[in-house]
Amino acid sequence: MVPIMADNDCRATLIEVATPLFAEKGFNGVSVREIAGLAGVNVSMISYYFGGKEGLYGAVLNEQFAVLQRVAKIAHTATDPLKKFELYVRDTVARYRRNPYLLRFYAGELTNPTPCFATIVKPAIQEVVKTLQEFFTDGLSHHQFREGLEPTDTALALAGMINFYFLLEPATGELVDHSPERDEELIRHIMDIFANGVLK
Amino acid sequence: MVPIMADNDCRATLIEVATPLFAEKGFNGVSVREIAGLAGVNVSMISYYFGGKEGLYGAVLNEQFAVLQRVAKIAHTATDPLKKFELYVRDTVARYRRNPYLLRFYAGELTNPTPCFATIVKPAIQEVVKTLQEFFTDGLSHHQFREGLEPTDTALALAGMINFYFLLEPATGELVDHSPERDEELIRHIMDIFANGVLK
DNA sequence: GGCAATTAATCAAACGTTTGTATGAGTTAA
DNA sequence: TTAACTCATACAAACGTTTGATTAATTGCC
Repeated sequence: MVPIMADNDCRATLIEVATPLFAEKGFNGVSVREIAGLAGVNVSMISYYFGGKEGLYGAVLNEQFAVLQRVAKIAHTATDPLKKFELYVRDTVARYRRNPYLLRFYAGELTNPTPCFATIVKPAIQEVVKTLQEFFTDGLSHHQFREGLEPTDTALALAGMINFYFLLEPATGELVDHSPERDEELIRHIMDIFANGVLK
Repeated sequence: MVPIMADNDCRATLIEVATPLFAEKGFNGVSVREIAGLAGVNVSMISYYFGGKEGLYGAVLNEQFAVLQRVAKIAHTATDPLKKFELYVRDTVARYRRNPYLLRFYAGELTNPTPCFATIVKPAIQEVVKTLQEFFTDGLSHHQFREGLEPTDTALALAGMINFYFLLEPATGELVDHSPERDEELIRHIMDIFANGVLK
């Protein structure tokens, strides 16, 4: 009854193989035969373990977006509001480095939503935006940030700077050095603009 | 030989109908029968006028990305570097308002590229980034911006703020007012952060 | 402890649909 | 009469899912 370790091999392999395929070609761009073939198992295993192609996609997305829950915990690891924003940027970079497919699902669901968007993606995004928004109101009450800025707009502005940078990588690969060695400089740069702006 | 005006009706209708379908479901999420059915013409018309489904998609994308060529012309309509950046943000907002599907193709091709990415999308994006980059080096030589900021990184940061705002609309619709009435405030807000930062 | 009964896991094969494209006939206007 | 246009229809291939058989492991009972 209790499955031994090897029993989960098929299920785990399917998720592992399906992740890069779904990320790079989208839900409709991959066939169940392509996934099963690359995983070295029979097509029927997808229906057996996940109830169908959509079920497998949902399992992949659940795994991918689970890491976003860590953003809310930043509030407990830092006190300085600006430092919290920097931790968010730093975590985001590290997240995309550790998981190269997350941003594809992120942007893919925003542009061509599947049923998973409402259940998985949208709640995860709203959580992050709300958290960043709280960072700013926190900084406002500490008189660290100047008045007149909308907390949500400001949160989206910072999130946009770092996320768009990675989203544009396929198009700007020759214009900008996207290697991890430059990450520290990128973080410092974005935080510098966010904190001080470009004017003298 | 020369087609009369009515002859283009079929071809034009196909592009018109296919645009929102491709934008919302992606290339693989739409069938030629769905397009032809909604256009009220026969399926074979797609192969007849565009050589196939991919040809129709390419025609749609060409039309969508043609508007991006206007960004380079900003340099001639303003002298102040910061004003050029503001014009870019303003034009971008107006572009997305006038054409609600552009951003979907934009992000869709970045995440799940088709053969059109290399020929249409990537060159268009690189043009915009290079133009913004020149705006910044221009401002640097005029001693308007402070030293130590990378032109390309700075260009991507501003582009990220405005583009990501619209990209996230499906997820943040309840958190932020995305109505056109607030556009002016949004532009002012983003330019304010970009120019001065959030610190006191 | 050993043997039948049961359950879970996996497979090859086939299912009915839908896919994109091609064909050939019919229509219209030059 | 010719050329451009549009149609209904057919086509082979690919799609996601289901089926029934086969194997291996687990359980219940003596």
